[in-house]
Amino acid sequence: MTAEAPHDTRTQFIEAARQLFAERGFYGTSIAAIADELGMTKQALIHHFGSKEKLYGEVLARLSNRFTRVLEDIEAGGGPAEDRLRRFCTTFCEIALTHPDDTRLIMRELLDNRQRAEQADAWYLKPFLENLTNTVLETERWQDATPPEALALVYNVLGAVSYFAISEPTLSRMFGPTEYEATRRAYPDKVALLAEGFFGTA
Amino acid sequence: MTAEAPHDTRTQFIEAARQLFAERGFYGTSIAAIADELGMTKQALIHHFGSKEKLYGEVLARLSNRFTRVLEDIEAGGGPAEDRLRRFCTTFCEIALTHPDDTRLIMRELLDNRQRAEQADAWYLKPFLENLTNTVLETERWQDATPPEALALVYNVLGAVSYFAISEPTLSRMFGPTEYEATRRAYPDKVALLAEGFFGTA
DNA sequence: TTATATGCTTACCAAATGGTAAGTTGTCAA
DNA sequence: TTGACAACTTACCATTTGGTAAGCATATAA
Repeated sequence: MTAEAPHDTRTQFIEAARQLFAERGFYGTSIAAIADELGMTKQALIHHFGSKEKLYGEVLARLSNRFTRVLEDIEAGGGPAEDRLRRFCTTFCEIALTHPDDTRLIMRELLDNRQRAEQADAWYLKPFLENLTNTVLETERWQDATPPEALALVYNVLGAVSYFAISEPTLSRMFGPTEYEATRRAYPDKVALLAEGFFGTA
Repeated sequence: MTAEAPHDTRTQFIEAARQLFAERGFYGTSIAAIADELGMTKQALIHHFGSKEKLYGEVLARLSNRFTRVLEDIEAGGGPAEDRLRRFCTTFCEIALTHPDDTRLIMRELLDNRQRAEQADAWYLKPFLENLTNTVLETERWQDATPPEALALVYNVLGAVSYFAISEPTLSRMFGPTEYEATRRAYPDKVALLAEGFFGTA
C-alpha cells in the first residue's frame, strides 16, 4: 500500500538521479542539482528519500533489478550454459550501447564501492555477478575452473564491452560522429566473436 | 632551473594525490585531505600547484608519461606489430595488477573526462591511445580496419584487463584473499591468450 | 648587512554541501 | 466540517569546499 504505486515524482527523482550520478558520480552530484532538474527544491528530495545515500541506493537497486530480470529471462530460455552466456553477451552489449549511462553507473559503483562500503554497506551488483559466475562454471570449458577464475572471466567480458560502451565521446571527438556510428553498428558482431572465444563453441 | 630538481614535497604531494584521486575520485578528494597525508595544510598544496585541477593535471601527466615511456620501450624493441601488441598486453597486465591505483585513475579519467573537459580541456590519454591504435592498424589482421574500429579493439583489451585489475576488493571479499591470489597469479596467462585471440597469430 | 625569494602557516572568506525544523497547501475520508 | 496525512516550500544550520591575503622563518646572493 505504501510503495506500490510509483508516485510520479519519486520516479522522476530516481530517473534524474540516475542520469546525474552516471555522468558526474556520487560525490560530483549534489542533491540540489538533482532537484533542480525537476524544478524542485532539494528538501523535496529529502522528503521522499531521506538522504542522498538512500536515493543512490534506490537507483542502484533498480538497475540491479533490471539486470536480474534480464538474467532470469536468459535462464528461462534454457539451453546449455554456453548458449545462455552467448545470449547474455549479446544482450549486455545491446544494453550497454543503448544505455551508456547505466554502464557508467556500474563502472563508478565498481570504483567507489570499496570505500563507500565502509559507510553504507551494500554491494548492489553481487547477485548479478554470482549468477553469471555460476553459469560460467556450468560451461564445459570452464567446469574445472575455480569460482574466482570464472568471475575473472566475467569481469573480462564486462570490462571489454563497458569500456567500448562509454567511449562514445572520445571516439566521436577523435574520428567524427559518423565514423563512430559505423563502428558502433559493427560492434555487436565483434562481441559475439569475443564471447565465442571466451566460452568455447556450442 | 625551476622545475628541474623535484622539490621533494612537490613529489610527495603528487604521490599522495595520485593515491587519493585513484581511491576517491577527483570530486571525492579534497585538497585538505591530500595535504593531511603529509601533515601539511592545504595552503601548502596551493602554494606549490596553484589549484586542485592543476595538481590533478600533474598527476595525470606523470601517469601519461609513464605509459608513453612503456610504449616507447615496446616500439624500440621492434618486431612485427603483432609481437609489439602482445608485449604491450603482457606489460599492461603486469602494470595493472601491480598498480591497481593507476588503473583506477585511468578508469575515472575515462568516466569524468567528458564533463570536466568542458572546464579544463585536457585529454591526457590521447597520445597513448593513438599510439596503440596505429600499432593495431599495422597488424596483418586489422590492416583493413577503420581507425575507430582499431581503437574499439584497444578499448576491449584495456577494459578486460582493467576490470579484473580493480576487482581485487570484490574478489577477495567474495572468495577470500588466498583464492584471489591464486587467480591473480594465473591471470597474465589468460590475458596472453586473450591477446592472441584479438590480434591474430604471429 | 641587507635584499630577495622560497616554503610554509595562520587567518580569512564566499559559496556550496547534506540535512533539520517548521510551516503551508491540497486532498481525501470520517 | 473537521482531522489527518501527503507533498511540498521557506528558513535555517553546521560543516566543508576551493581559494586569497598576508605574514613568518630560513636560506641564499649582493
